[in-house]
Amino acid sequence: MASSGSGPRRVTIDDVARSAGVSRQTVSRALNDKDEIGVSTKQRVLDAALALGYRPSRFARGLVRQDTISVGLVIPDLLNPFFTEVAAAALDAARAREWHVVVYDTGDRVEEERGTLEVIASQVDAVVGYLSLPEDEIDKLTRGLPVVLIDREHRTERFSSIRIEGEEGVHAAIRHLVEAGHRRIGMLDHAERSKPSIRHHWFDAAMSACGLDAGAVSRADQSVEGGEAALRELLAAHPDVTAVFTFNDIIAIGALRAARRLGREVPRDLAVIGFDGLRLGSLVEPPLTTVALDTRGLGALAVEQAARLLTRSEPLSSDELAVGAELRLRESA
Amino acid sequence: MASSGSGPRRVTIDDVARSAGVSRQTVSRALNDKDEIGVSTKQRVLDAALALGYRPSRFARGLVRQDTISVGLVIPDLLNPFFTEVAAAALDAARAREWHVVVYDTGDRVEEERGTLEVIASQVDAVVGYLSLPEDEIDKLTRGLPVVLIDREHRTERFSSIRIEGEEGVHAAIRHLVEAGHRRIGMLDHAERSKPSIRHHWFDAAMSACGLDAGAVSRADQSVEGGEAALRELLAAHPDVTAVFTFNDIIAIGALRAARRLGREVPRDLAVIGFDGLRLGSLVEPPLTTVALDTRGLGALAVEQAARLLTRSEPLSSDELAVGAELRLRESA
DNA sequence: TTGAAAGCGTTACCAA
DNA sequence: TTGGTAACGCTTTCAA
Repeated sequence: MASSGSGPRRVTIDDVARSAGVSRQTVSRALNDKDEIGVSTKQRVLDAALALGYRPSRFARGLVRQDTISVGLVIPDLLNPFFTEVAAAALDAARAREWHVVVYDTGDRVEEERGTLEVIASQVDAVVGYLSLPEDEIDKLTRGLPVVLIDREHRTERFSSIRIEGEEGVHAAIRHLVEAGHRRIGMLDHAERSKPSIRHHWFDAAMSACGLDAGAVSRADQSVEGGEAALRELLAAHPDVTAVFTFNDIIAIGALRAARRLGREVPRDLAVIGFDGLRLGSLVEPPLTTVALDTRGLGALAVEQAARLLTRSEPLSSDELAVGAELRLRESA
Repeated sequence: MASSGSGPRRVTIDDVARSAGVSRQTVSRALNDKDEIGVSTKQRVLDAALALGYRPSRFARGLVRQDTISVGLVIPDLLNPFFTEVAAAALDAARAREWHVVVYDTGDRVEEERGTLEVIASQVDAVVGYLSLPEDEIDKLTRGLPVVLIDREHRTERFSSIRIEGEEGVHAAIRHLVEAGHRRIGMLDHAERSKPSIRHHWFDAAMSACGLDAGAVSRADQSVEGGEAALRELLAAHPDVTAVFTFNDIIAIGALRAARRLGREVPRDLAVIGFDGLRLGSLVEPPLTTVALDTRGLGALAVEQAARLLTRSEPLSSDELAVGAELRLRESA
């Protein structure tokens, strides 16, 4: 049983102290730029540290300083511009509090989400984001951590969630279409979950509020290509449709592209209204009319609620945990 | 001088132990799902923990377990799609190693970058990303941490950097324009740094390699609006320009928009070639021809090099620390 | 199945 | 200006 041990042992402050011929505290002082230390001593310590390749343990440091907070931000796909915006907002809100944000991209895979949650508990003080696992499983994996869900209901006491209140905005969108003379309005819903989305319900409600029959619906993957395919499908089945409302802006952008390729000019031959209010929407041609969400609010609220949960101060009420949406008129409708 | 102390003291494992009438280790066992514990004891401990709102200290845990690595990813602006792509790639590469990534968005402000670097040293094991501070300052702030710079030269021994090799790609782009008959080719460079960018040099070199005089140049802010303004300026000063190469895709997209508003049809009246190869480029109209960078490689290489620096294994050589770029023909040129 | 003791690597607080 | 000692909160031996 020789002395080889398991891998190169970590270089600790004691190694540096020994090598520089001083005590630990002196090393600590040198490294943390404290005053109470001689210049030459300091230099000697710094040299020794460098020579040994010493790096302080952030855990030991954090343990004694107890002054940093990190939140884990879990998102399905950072490349999806919607999540990018939410993430950016969350980073902003966290920075304002001097919090650190550990970002996890699950790539929309449940196993990854599970893996992330498994490992997250020992790395952060709170979890915020888009989770798709069942609540009891989340509960088990995050035992003890505050959890703030975005755009998802929750029943478990421990969790909080940020609601999206889009009904108003969707109404406004449909009303706008109707006022422009549209009667046959379709929807491109998302395809991933089994049941129709809440946004679909809002659409239905808005349609009947405007005295229209339920509109035709196609289901689209959450991608530009998905939107493209879905619009083609919808128009094939219902050629008389003159306007579409989509589950989100990404799908709407796909629809825009499909329309162009089908020779339908937007908005003249087909009006398109998206949902989300992505910046991206203003770059495409024609710029996308959309039901714009307060994405910044989404990220900020989530972080704010995490903060309250963490400090045991009065958490935000259910009423406050919501962001609104309003119709943003551009050129596609 | 009462006993109020400073804020509510942290609930520790000892509090739980006391409350449940067991020892610390038993609490530890219950919380970590170990076997050596009675069912009823375990439940009692769990209940106590819940009641007290106990959350294990990740620092104490990390100190003992020493098994997690985090890198800090510093980027100027997550909402800039280019950085989003790099970030996503870095997250991917990190996940493959089971590393955690703490993301910092400096909002392109040096003070924020400084603030971030100040605080980062005690939070992560390595730093990766886009930094704009002078090397000596970075050196001071990150003392001891491995640092991998992206798209920036370095002189300091301690640092590594990932180089972008775009010369080939830019040559191909200009050659392509020349073959299409263009002779008056302009460039939209970025405006932020004082001296012309390397991409500008590549452009000049490519121009002269094709036997052309130096092209007209305008400087653009790193935004769609910036690109728009810059193209207007360029065309105002040099109306005979028939093609532009831009510092990046964002600026190119602005140019596309400006061209449309000026009534110049792309590519018929004006050819546009960007740089970066953003996904976004394929969504605009017309889809953007661009010198596409291997963004995934950028993020992945940075993380890979950080890993080598961290484990003291053979770091990647300068030759390996580069990503290439190739002309991606779409419709704008 | 449970508990006592010994670390993990650092900084804070005194005393020298 | 320096060093000794005591935390910080947890997990891992090893004994009971």
